[in-house]
Amino acid sequence: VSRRTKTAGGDDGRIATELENCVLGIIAESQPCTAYRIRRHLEVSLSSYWSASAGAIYPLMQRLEKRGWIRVEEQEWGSRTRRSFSLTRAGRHQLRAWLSPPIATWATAFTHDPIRTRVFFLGYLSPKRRLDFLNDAIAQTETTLGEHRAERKAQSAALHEFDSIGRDGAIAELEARVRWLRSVRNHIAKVGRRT
Amino acid sequence: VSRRTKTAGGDDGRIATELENCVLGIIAESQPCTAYRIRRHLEVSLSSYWSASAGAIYPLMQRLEKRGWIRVEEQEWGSRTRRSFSLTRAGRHQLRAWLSPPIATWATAFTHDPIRTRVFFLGYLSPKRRLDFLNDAIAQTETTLGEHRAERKAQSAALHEFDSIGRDGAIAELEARVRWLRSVRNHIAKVGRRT
DNA sequence: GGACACATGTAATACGTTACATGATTTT
DNA sequence: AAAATCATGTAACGTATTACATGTGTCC
Repeated sequence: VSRRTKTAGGDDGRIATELENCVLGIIAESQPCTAYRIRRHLEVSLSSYWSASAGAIYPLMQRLEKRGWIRVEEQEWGSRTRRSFSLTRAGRHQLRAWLSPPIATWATAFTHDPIRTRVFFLGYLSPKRRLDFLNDAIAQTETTLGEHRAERKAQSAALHEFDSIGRDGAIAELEARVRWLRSVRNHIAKVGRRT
Repeated sequence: VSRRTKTAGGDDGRIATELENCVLGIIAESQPCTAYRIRRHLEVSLSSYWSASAGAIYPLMQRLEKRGWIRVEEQEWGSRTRRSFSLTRAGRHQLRAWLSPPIATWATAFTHDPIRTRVFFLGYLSPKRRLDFLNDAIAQTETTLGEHRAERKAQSAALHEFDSIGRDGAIAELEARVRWLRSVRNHIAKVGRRT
């Protein structure tokens, strides 16, 4: 499965990674903004998949600029330069392409869940250890769910509409995971004594 | 978020990637087996996240061997060598550590869903394009769900118990995604006229 | 004056991807 | 005899990760 979108590209036929497209989206929401702001945005977000380290973001901004998707406004800032980024027309086009049908098949075809990956190999463990795993997975997922729900209360749904919609999606998927894990626990508690 | 498990390690304090642990699991299920078999296993699996290219697997097997987690049995095979791998005691230990509480927090804290990532930026699109996106996402996810359900019918649940349990998890999460996307579509159809 | 948030970057590294290259065995 | 499957690998590449290094502005 390719981690890159095949759909669109820059002037040179370039394609973009998920993180690159995601950053374009973040810029679109709050331009002009600094690389630091983008890092914070990703860091704070509970449902972000990336660590958004400096080593990822600063080179990424340079790539986006080279492809003509963002424009830089430089301000003197002591001995340093503060750089604020905005989308160009080409950048808006790329972002729209990323969000436009047909959505890349690989993107719709899966959700990646590290717990699910592990469950595939539970047959290797003893019944007792299987239960230990499931109990821990359920408990930890519920902790995460608690955090998401607290955030939902704290944050106005009206203001950041699609932020809260996205967060609801994360909650829905985590809830589905818990229900599924519970049913697995139920199942192996019944049949477990055999193995 | 680190992509590596912090929990355990080899003799030299090494830690393993998700793919490495996953491969240990695959070997445990069907040892002895060749690197090629492992690639096929990952390739065929609908809920696998990795492409399992030769360039990923062959170096990975060498790493696992160097860490003492797998043992190789070599057979002459014309001008080439056929290599079959089995877990060592240390490999079994590593696999068990991966599957044992406490599960790494980062692993329980998220599910990664490329569609959800995109939904966060739907505010950037016009209401019409939002609907286009949602309709395509719903339709494509349902196609994927159809494939998973067909596989469920075709494959005996009794034989590969945790394979089918894992697949049910993928189905549960994709179903949750569809329900969520439908409610989003519903929501923006009502309120959409404003923006 | 110190802590903390704001801000910018580099260096070393490792991993997985795509693409390429080839040989052996079995099936049609 | 050809095609498909089984099998093994390398090369070039890009990207994200961890860790390091430093400077600015504000609040207490």
